[in-house]
Order: sequence, then C-alpha cells, then structure tokens
Amino acid sequence: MIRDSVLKPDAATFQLFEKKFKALADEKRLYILHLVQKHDSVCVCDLAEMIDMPQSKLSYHLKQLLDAQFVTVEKKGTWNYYSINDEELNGVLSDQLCCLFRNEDKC
Amino acid sequence: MIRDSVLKPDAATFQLFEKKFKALADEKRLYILHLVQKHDSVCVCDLAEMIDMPQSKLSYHLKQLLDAQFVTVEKKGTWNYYSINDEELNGVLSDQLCCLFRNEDKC
DNA sequence: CTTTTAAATCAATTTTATTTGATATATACA
DNA sequence: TGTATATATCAAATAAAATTGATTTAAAAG
Repeated sequence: MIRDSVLKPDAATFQLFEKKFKALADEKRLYILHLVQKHDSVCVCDLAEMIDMPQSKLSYHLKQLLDAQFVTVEKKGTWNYYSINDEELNGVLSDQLCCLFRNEDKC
Repeated sequence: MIRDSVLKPDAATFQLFEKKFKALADEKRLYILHLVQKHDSVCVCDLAEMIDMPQSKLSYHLKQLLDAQFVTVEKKGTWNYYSINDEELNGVLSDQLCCLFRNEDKC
C-alpha cells in the first residue's frame, strides 16, 4: 500500500505520508512506540505506569499511532493489548531506526 | 549522528526524531522536498512558481526542512539554491520512500 | 444485578504551528 | 547613488494539536 503510493506521487500520497509522519512527530509517541516494541504486546494500564502518563492522554496518543497503522490492538477481556505493526514501520523508516521502533534481526 | 542516537535511546534521541518527523509531517513540505529532489538544486523563486505559494510561506517551510537538516542552501548572488541532504534523509526514511525524497540508484 | 476495573471518548482549555501581509536585508545592475 | 529583485524575518491572526478532568462503555467478578 505504501509501495503503490510511492510509485505515483500525487496529492493523496503526500497526504498519506503527512498523516504517518504526524503520528511520529511527537517525542511521547516515539517513546510509547519504543516501549510497545520492547514489550512485544502490552496493555494500556501497564504502559501508563511505565511512562507515567494519565490514561486518557495515553489513549489519545495510542489512537494517533493506531490511525497511522503503526500499531495494532487486540482486545482481551477488559484489556487492550497493543503491538507494533512491523510492515507499516518498515515501509516508512530507515534500517538505522529499526532498533528503536521495529522488530528486526538486524538490530 | 543519527546512527549514534539510535544506539542509545534517551530523551534527547526522541526529541531529535520528533523534530525530524515534524519537518516531514506536512504535505506541502513533502511536496517541496519532492520538487527539490527532482530539480537537484533550485532557488526559492522558481519553487514558488512551481508550487504556487507565497514567498514568505515557502521560506517558512524551507526553514523547517533546513533546521531538520533535510535540505542544504547555497547562496549565489541574490538567489538561494536549495538541495536535498541525502545522508540525513537516508538515516530516517525507508528504501521504499527513496523515489519520492531521496537521490538513489535503486529508484 | 451491582461493583470494580480497563480503556475510550468528550468538551473545555491551553499550547503549538501555520498563514498572512508587511518590512528588512542584501545583492546586482543601471 | 538609486532602483529592482530575491529572500528572510517579523508581528498579528488563524488554525490545529495536545492536555485535562469528567463521563461513558463494556467486560469481569462477586
């Protein structure tokens, strides 16, 4: 999907990447992404403790990451477990950034 | 410089990338970056025509890209010529994004 | 059914970024 | 020197994003 967009750059392509880069353009979200990557799959309440951030704020930032498709959620009972969406991150980020935000052997 | 930051992620690392991703988090700037890449080296007045944008606005967006080190400037007389900083873009963007914003053989 | 817990959503506020039009600076050229 | 051109910068206005605290939703367990 990213691959297709890159081939024929038009207004929609630039809008798509604006959205993706916006999701990454916040140090708190980058740190959240990093924590999610390190824990493989993690619920909001555990994240909230790790990062010392009010729950509503954390939900807001997770939503940005989710809307940009950099993370996925899985509902288990009352818990929501977030994971990294490697494919989408790989489509955007350099290999050098893999250790921070992606799950890759190279790291 | 990006390489070093990735190795030891700390608050400064996430702040650095927040700044870089912020610079990319705007469809107009992405388009400007794309135009600069396609023209190799281009002055503000030519860009302003291509993109149909008031000069002060264009200067503002170029400054964002310059501060994030994704472009460089060279002064020639009264003209300022902007070019892509491949090294910095390579440190952040995936190979898939090369055709849009980087100068690479792979494309 | 009631209570508790996890998490999303909402409205109001605050903060940050962008846009606009005007002005400043600096070079070039008559 | 005076004028024109390119570009950066500035202050004010507008727009967008983030924060806050409260409320809602929904699942689980007594």
